[in-house]
Amino acid sequence: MDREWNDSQPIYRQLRDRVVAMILDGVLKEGDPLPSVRNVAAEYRVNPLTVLKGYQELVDEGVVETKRGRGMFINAGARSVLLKGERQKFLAEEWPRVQATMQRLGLKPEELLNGASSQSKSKAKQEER
Amino acid sequence: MDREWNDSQPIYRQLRDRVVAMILDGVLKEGDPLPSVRNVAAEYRVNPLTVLKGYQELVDEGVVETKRGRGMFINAGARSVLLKGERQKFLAEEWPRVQATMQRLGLKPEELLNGASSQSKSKAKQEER
DNA sequence: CCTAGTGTTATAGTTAACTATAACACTAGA
DNA sequence: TCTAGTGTTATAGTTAACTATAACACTAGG
Repeated sequence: MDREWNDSQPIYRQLRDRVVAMILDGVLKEGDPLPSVRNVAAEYRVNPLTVLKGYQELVDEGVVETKRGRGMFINAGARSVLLKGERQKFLAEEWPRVQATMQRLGLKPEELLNGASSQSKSKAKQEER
Repeated sequence: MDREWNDSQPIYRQLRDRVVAMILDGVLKEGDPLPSVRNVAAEYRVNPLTVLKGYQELVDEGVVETKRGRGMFINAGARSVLLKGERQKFLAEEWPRVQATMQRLGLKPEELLNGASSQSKSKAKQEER
């Protein structure tokens, strides 16, 4: 039922990002357990080791903590830490590349801000430099 | 002298994208030869096979043509084909993800449009949902 | 104690990306 | 003809990502 995987990024990182997104969106709150390794592995038809690898990144970042025999739980303060870190990463690594691409393609950000398919038929003009 | 490689994408694809960018930016014009496989390999300290693989993608896309013993040359019409294709790819695959990320992080596009480090100290406020 | 649920480790195999080294086939120019 | 430049192919090895299968160690609840 999901859009499955993106070939431009390893699965374990996409899993990590998915959890981060859930925390930022408030779907998972501090103190909550993560969906279990085995459950996720089964649901997405992926190897448990792959899920674990993604989860371990969050442990290494200090966002999540392991409780032996019980599960993995979201640490206090996780959300604000993530918000800060992800913002910094986005601004430093992703946005400059995206902005350069948009300029190169002659896409104006203002036209992309409407949520829907803004493929506006307004002006399908040729573009020259 | 370059920012080297990005670990989130295979080198051969980054090479392909680099050539595409040069074509879109007009640095390489239709009819021009691509920098030779061996030169690029030497300059970026990369295996010639890796460069070839990137170049081959462009051949498969019909953007570039091989002339035996002479080099690889940019086809007529390459730029407009690329402009159309890359725009479509960007709008379908990259922008939705980027937009979702920005919303999640509470980043407003308007604030990101100034080219410089818009790390504006204006409001370093806490954000709540 | 037993069971079912956690995370974790071990073993081993596949595939894609990348590497080093070398050789082949072709073309233009001295 | 020779040389230096093209793209291309062959052989072989390394690493990271992912897989299957199984077992280990711990915890909560019946």
